[in-house]
Amino acid sequence: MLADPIQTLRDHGIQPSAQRVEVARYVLDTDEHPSADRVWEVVRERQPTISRATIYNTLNLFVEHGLLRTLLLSEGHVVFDPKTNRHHHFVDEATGRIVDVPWDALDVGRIDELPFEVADYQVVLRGRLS
Amino acid sequence: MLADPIQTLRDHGIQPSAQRVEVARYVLDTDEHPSADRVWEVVRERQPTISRATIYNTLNLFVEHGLLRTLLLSEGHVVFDPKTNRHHHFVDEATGRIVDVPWDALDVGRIDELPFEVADYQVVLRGRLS
DNA sequence: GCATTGATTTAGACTGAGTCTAAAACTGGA
DNA sequence: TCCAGTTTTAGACTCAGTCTAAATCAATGC
Ligand SMILES: [Mn+2]
Ligand SMILES: [Mn+2]
Ligand SMILES: [Zn+2]
Ligand SMILES: [Zn+2]
Repeated sequence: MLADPIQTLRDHGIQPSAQRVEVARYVLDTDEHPSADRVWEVVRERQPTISRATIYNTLNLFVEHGLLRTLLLSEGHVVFDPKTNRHHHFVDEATGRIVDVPWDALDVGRIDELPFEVADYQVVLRGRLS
Repeated sequence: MLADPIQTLRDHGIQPSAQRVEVARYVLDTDEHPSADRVWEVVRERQPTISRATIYNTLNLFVEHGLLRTLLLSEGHVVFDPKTNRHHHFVDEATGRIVDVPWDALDVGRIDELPFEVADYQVVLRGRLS
């Protein structure tokens, strides 16, 4: 349960409309990595009249404010991730489910030897959840 | 230059039609990571009548036969990668350009300690080409 | 309370990547 | 050459995501 979604939105200068609060309650507190349509499905249970455009507007607004990140790992559509600290991802090939892998669980060495300015990186793993 | 695209296709039991050979000549031998539309653009120079459907059919056929892999790294569309051995990828945030990073250039440790059956993995890096 | 005004939401039109379909063109073998 | 199977093609279609313009809402000032 997210401590106080209304305050979280206010802290980022976002008007806490009823629709935005319901999106925040779900998407900022989930361990899933939901697509926009999954967010719509869940939020409609409490806000049955919310439109698809508002779902997209709100998710994009949250991304602009750094409350969410987008992930594009496979299977062709964007998913949203409320965990904005660094971590890796495991993708279950059977179901498409995305599971977080803590940053400390892996060691990645020699990034600094690459001839690039690396701003960010992650390990993307695929396989079977066992 | 790909040694013999016709023979490469035959080796995989693929009829080397004129269209498929021209797709193969470009996409199996490039260092770019082209989208389907980029492939169409290039192949049309030699096969001006080739259709978009044939581009997609051919690319998907090559993927089924393991001649290509698809990558979904960012910016929302699939690109194709003829390098089917393991390697990592760097994505230039300014241009979207994808650059190969040799497998041996990085060390990833403690994969075997994860509670998953990891079939495959790669490091995805983002930043500026410097 | 009421009016004004800007912010937010909404339905539905629109876009673009990718798939599907059914007809036309091509191919290799009899 | 004929035939049957394969491949190509144009265009219809789908689906995620964006855009638009009208309707609704919410804060402020009177
Ligand atoms: Mn995550
Ligand atoms: Mn590559
Ligand atoms: Zn913010
Ligand atoms: Zn093959």
